[in-house]
Amino acid sequence: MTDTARGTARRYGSRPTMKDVASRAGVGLKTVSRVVNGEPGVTPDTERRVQEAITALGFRRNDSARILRKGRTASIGLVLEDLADPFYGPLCRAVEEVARSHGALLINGSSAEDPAREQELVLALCARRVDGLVVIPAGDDHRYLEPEIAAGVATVFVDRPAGQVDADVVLSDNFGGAQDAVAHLIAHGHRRIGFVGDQPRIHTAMERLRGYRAAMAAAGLPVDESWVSLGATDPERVRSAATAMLDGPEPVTALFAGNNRVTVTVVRVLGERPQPVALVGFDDFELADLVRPAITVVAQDAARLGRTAAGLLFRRLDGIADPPRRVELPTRLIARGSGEIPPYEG
Amino acid sequence: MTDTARGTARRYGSRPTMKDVASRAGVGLKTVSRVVNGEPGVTPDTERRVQEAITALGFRRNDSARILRKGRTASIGLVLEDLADPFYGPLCRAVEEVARSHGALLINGSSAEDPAREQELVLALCARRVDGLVVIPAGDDHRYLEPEIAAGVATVFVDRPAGQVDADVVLSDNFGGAQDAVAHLIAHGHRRIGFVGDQPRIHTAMERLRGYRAAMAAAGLPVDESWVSLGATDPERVRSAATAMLDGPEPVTALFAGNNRVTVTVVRVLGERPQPVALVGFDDFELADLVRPAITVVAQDAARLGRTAAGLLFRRLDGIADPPRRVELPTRLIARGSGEIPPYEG
DNA sequence: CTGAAAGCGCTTACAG
DNA sequence: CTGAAAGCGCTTACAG
Repeated sequence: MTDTARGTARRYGSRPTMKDVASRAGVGLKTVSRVVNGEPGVTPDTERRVQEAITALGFRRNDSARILRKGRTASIGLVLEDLADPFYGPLCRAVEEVARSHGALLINGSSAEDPAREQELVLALCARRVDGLVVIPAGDDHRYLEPEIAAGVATVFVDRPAGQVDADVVLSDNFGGAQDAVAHLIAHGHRRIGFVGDQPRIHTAMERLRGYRAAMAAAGLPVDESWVSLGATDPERVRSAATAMLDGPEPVTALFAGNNRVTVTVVRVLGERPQPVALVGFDDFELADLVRPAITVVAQDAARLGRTAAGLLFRRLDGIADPPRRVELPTRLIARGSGEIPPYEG
Repeated sequence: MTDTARGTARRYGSRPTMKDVASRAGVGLKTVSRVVNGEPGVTPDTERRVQEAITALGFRRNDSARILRKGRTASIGLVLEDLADPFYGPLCRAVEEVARSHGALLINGSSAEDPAREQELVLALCARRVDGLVVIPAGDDHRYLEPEIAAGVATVFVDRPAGQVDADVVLSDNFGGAQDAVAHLIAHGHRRIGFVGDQPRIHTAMERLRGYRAAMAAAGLPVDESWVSLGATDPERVRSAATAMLDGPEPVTALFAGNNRVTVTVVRVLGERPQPVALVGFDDFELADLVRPAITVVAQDAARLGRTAAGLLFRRLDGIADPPRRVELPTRLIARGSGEIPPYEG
């Protein structure tokens, strides 16, 4: 004989509170709080009565209220470029796992590579009082975060450095990875190598370009500026950039693709051409080994980037306040075939 | 001459409140609230003084407190299987975009295909009082959600139906898609077709199996039970299952792969075999057109699944209370080569 | 145009 | 073992 409905019916959408549970169980508010939070000092009989009231009313503690009182929200924010980009999936999941192991929830959002949207998202997360932030920056000026960081919002930047603000940052060795990629092509006999990269305002794009130039210079090779193209990574742009390099007056015999999206389009372009062209891509991706030729890549460990960043974040949340760190993770060249194609001299 | 530090210094980690702003600006609390929320009825001069105090103190409204008072949290929860799975990236992003267009944030987490973890996550989100939930269920009994749904938490299930609970659900036409895939193989002359699917407790796996059997039956073809294998989708299991079908006493000449992860492993297995074997995979994936042979697939529209589910959710949040809906989205067979290989009769 | 009081649903600090 | 009071930082409902 339950009597859930007797006098305690509540309007749809409103939920029972500890006060409701207390009055139903005939105890004080604090006793309910003790039972809900498993604190000691409640007789078995009282506890049972409270539990019954909780079940009958369908009570669930309102963590928003709890958070307001306790200070820490046990949630962290993650702002990345695009949740749908396969590069960020493992990174996001890694951050989630670390958060979970610390009992925290993850709130995330995509900046869509738009600095204004990044700022809007970050500040919305700060207003929700997340304990900390992991940010893959779209913009290059993060001074808007200064009051938040000063107020104690732990912040770690990943994949790209922060702009104008001093904070922990976790990066891949973009320069070294690019150098390795281009040196690999040079070692296989190439002298005219093209670079198709992301937009110049993106830090990783510039670092990879720097690595490309360094490797060429180290081998004493000149770089014709028509071999370098930075810009949006949509298929149309990449296709025309690659085609121009392959068909230009000084045609390249090899291409270095600046990220996973560029690589995929370049693979399509090369598949349509009669002569073989060597290719190394930055970023590994599923099935790179199944395409023919299989794609040689410089792999970053996205999950490790996320894990490392989240680790630094919780270190800060544990109160460790040493100077901001800069962690650089190594990349790894994986030779699969496309990067070992010799120069084709028509 | 700012005087930020004069008497208003706060300990690290604590943030100024409206009360602090009010006393610094020499106005009442409610006036600060009016300025912060852009409400009318404040003289330009007062507003200016309040704005100055806000800037000097680095004030940012605490949305947790606001939420507690207002009721709605302007956040929705998304529980999926694995953020790192490329199938869920676009779905997640689509849900995010719809949430964003409604001014809501997204809190998400991975169930890792573990019903206990799914429940833990869902209830944690309910305790945070998300306005609504989009759930890709791992478990098959969601009665634990009944009190939450009764209390007004809008809930939409995606990709797989809810268990034991009446709620909106958005699915792909798994049965029809599987039927199309197998019928396609039959049309290309196959009579012995294998099916490698996901674990039998997963709804989509069973629906796709049902489609496989229906297509075989419709063509009057018998199904040898050694041609059907359901189980974990890790490479080892899939590899041995596929190999057994290909090397068995009644060897199959074509395979139907039950999802993207199975397909990828099957492609690897087939690449190592001397004789050609036809393949159709459920789920499209990047580069499916670049592998040789290119992979014929039954594609689902993951982004549309997410968009549709989030749309239904916000419809509920807008107060529309008609009976739960079941939406089934069509799949699309994309012939690329692997599914058009004729039977190889050794 | 402006602000003091009450309250959202909890926890903290105390007192019995 | 138990509970009444105060307070977290806002908004609501009212009064001037």
